[in-house]
Amino acid sequence: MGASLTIGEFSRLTHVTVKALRHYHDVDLLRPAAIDTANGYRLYSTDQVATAQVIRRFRELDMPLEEIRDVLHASDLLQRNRAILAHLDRLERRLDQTQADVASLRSLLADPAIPPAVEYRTAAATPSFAIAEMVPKAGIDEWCAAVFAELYAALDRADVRPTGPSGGLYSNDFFEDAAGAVTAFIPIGDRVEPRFGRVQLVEVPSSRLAVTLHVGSFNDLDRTYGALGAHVAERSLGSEGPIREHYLISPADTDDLARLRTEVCWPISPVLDTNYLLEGNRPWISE
Amino acid sequence: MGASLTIGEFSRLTHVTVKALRHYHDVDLLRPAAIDTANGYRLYSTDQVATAQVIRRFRELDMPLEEIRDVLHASDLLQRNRAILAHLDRLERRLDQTQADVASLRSLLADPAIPPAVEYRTAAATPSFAIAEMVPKAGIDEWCAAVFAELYAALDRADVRPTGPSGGLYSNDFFEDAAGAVTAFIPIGDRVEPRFGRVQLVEVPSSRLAVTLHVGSFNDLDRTYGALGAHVAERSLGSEGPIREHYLISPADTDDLARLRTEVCWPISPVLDTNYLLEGNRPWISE
DNA sequence: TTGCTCCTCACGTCACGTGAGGTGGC
DNA sequence: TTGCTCCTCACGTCACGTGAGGTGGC
Repeated sequence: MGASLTIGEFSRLTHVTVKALRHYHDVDLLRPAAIDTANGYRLYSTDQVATAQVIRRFRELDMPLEEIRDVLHASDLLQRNRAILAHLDRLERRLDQTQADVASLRSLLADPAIPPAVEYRTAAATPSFAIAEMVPKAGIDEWCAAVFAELYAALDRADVRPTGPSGGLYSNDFFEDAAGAVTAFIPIGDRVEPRFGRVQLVEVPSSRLAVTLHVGSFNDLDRTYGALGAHVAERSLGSEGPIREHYLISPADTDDLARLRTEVCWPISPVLDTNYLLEGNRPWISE
Repeated sequence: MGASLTIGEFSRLTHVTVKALRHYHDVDLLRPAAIDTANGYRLYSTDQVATAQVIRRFRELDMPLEEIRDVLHASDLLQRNRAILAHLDRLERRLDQTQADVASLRSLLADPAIPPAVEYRTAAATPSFAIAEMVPKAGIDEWCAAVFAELYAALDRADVRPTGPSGGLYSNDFFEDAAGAVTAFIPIGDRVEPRFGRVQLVEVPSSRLAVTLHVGSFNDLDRTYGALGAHVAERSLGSEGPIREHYLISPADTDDLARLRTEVCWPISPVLDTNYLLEGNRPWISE
């Protein structure tokens, strides 16, 4: 039963602005201990100081108000600590990401864009274990990590060996919007039914592709996309279909980001691809 | 003279969403190379890929669009690099701050609030060198650093010694709103005219104060404010006037945040202060 | 009466995201 | 005709900040 404080006094004790306090009242995150019925004044108790400070600390760390509400209303300590730890983990990841972004930006500003070596290749249709889902752009790395773990577990369970590097199919929506369909796959030799979690048997379709090898962190993938996409566009080779990535050396294989190797594969039209024609192919004849 | 790309194609090359590209067009940050007059389609050139990627990288690092515009339109390299470095500095400070916030949050959640030792004291009116300005809450640390450097320089110039620790007067507005009036001061013995920068001669008024010593980083000052303010409120000692801080050991004296010592001084009413009365004072008699 | 503190709308900020509803060429 | 990609509003999001205009007690 602490003393009663006006909103201004309470603000000074807690270092939370008056506007913020009114907002927390509006969204029912921190209700004043009482309201003066005569004039509508909010009256806070000194007992509420600690709560307000906790809110302030979490907001300083960019925790959304909804999550702060969960922390404050957590029924048990376990649940509460889980919510807090989840946020601290997220912060840590963001710190790492920011540091990587800064390094990556420095290299973008320093290095001139080197025109990439582009190879043309026809990928044959391949039966694969695959997981296909709508994935938000921001969470793609975590999604891939989780999903490939599941795919490899499915291989183990089915006692099947991969017949090539793992890969991903990225719908146009994935790049154009904030989220889109992604298929993570691992090619297998035979048509085996997976029967494991979200894993399905999928035939990755055949496609004519322009391919560039991307060296290093996924943070810089956009540079390879830009270079390869420009290469294709400038030669008017573009075609429909999802963009592919092949994970030759993936985060599952190494912790050293510099050692990562990723093939970026841009779908191209065989009809317009001179190399393809020179190999004796006649794509306009129905296959 | 690169190839022409629709917004969707350009989006895939740059990893910038279509919505974001339209937004950048709206605010004139990245104008399409051409617009198809027949149907209003935006047409981008492959030459614009690098620019879009730079925008994306900076946005990833939370640089405001206005600042990105400055970077892109910078007339010379010097100006451009200055803008970039300023942002990287800010990021670095934010990383440090976040780490401090996390540590501070852990201690808030772990430690029970220890009731502080509160001392009552009457501060006499003191002529001081001072700088008074409206300061945004978020920038108070930087402001203090700059302003105290200026104040000490003024002391040097006037060949005057401080007669006590430096301090700050914080208006109520400073805590209640996002910004407010702050006076940074250094007490001096005599009334000397400073004649240096923003520095003025000010008499810090006398006041009856409840004082608590805050040990350690300014990040945790809110805890001392809460404890001291609650102490004052629960005894109904509160009075008008700005809150004071005295910087006994300040960042100018040490790099070790744990060694910082700050007195937080809450104005109280002498009439209601029993200690004051017991000392034989009779504040209701006009002074 | 002036100042001060509180109140409630209503609207602004920032950088997009989310539909709705419509067009144009294959 | 269906699908696909593009278009333009208009409104939503998140956590407040910014006034405007008004009240109530000293």
